Amino acid sequence: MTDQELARRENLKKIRELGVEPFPYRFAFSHRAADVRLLGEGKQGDELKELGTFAVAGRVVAYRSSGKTAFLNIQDDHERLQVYLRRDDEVNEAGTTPGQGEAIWPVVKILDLGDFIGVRGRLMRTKTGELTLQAVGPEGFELLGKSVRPLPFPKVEETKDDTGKVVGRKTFQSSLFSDVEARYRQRYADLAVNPEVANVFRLRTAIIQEVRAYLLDHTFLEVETPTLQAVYGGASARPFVTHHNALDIPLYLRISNELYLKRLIAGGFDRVFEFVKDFRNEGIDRTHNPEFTQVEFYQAYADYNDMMVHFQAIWQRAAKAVLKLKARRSALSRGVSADGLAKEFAEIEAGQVPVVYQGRELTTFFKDWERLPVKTALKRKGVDIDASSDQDLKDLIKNNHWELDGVFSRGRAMMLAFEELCEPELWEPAFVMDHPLESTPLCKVHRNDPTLVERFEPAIAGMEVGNSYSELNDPIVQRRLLEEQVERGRGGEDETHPLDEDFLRAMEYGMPPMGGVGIGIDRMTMILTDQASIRDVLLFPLQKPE
RNA sequence: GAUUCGGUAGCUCAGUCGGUAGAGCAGCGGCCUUUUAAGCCGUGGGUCGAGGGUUCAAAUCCCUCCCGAGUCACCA
Repeated sequence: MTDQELARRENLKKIRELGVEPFPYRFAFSHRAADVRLLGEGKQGDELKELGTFAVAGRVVAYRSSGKTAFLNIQDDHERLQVYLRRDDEVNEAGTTPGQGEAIWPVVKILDLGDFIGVRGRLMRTKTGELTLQAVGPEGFELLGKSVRPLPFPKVEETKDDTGKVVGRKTFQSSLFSDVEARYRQRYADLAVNPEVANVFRLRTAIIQEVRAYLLDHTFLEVETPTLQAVYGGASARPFVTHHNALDIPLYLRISNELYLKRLIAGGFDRVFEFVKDFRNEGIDRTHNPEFTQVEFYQAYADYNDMMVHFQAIWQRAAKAVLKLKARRSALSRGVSADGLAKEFAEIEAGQVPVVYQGRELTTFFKDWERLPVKTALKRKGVDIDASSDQDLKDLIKNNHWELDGVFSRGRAMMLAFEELCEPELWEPAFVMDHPLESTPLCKVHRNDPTLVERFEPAIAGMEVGNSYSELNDPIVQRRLLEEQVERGRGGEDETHPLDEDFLRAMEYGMPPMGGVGIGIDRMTMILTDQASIRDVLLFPLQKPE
């Protein structure tokens, strides 16, 4: 144990010896720090007094003691408030304010950063004008939870000269805790000391709520389907395998919920959606985590064109919500008045405030997104798929030293060329659409081109952020395509991709035409909250065990 | 999987050519009844990611491994 942990345990012992319980059961707070600040805004002396008494609870994040008084900053739900404690009564023109007294004062003196406390009292302003909660009387201070391990509080900001030599350091309390590994492993500590990190996760929740609100507004029914599946499907990915003891069968964590939502459409619901955790047993990088969140929705009697409308509307709605929350949050520090904020909201609503990702603006975000057929994109790069022979395509690959894995097909060549020539340049929102037939077995053939399917994958800031089809509902064709996929699976070294007979049975009973969409919530959050890594939008990203 | 960078005090970091392991903040002991990077005086704290090697001597050089981040590859 470190000296600091020992010191804190010693403090814990002293507190008990003083007859004070360091881990009491509850504290009835009256306001959060944010509400206190709002109520106290612009008010002085007597006006503050008239607001009456406040009870606020939070964690001690700064402690400045000068003998028989102490100024603390406490933080609750990531807002901060200064509180003022004193041992003795304060007597001045305004009257007498009881202090906390000699009985409790020794506890105040040995508070540690990270302790949770409750403070009851009234508001005042210090001579520098900071709104402060002054504890009143012995009941004005309560220890609510002792911290016996120091939080990673301070950050040092260095000043360097021209040669890069450190010539000065500034230390701030409660600023960035920057060891990224520790931040991911100990997210609780990260959140406790980095309010900006906490805010990303508030925004993530806001995004999810906007998506849900949109779907509910459009009469989609929220449903739940199995995470544990005996037959996995709906995507091409390696699954996590587990085992059910009582039934003695293998079960798989879902890689997708697509086939279940389609069963529900067959069952007569005509619009369904589900937020799901999907699990894919693959690599981890800046845009991939083994478990990730998607929302999938299916709409009967619709096609992929209808789904593009939804997709764009959902993203734009969520983005506006995020921009408003960001504007509101920073309004005070930017000196923006209530009227000013209302004006900003109107601008956001009108799509005049840009979405910026990693320092680069998404200029067409609030316009209609480009619909970009793969063949069209390639034509712009001088590759005319329809006018090219198989040999032309093989030469194109060979001359560019690209690598096509698997056997040659026109579709594979087309996607390879797209990935090499077009994908790196994608930044503005675009519906990449009309992929080759062999790209997926779950999609309808394109109504105007038998070599393509009616699929789109939206790309924003160079990331794939979703997937959508005019869903295949012909059970005869579906069986053939799935069987072909099973055959291909057997060729590989990995586990076979089993045929979902039950899904085919549902389709054989009859399925309406439908459009389906999956939206990756994690990447959506990355873009809308301007985070570079998926780990920064997951509260607990997967890490190797310590 | 390949490759680059990183891992030194609770935190953020420095550590030259291989020669007794450092700073600021945090901590501890004092002083201080309006502080806010509080201040002043004093002071403790290290398995230098792990293991092995070279050397009189290793945080530093060499090898292996672990953990993390980035890039590339893989993942329709």
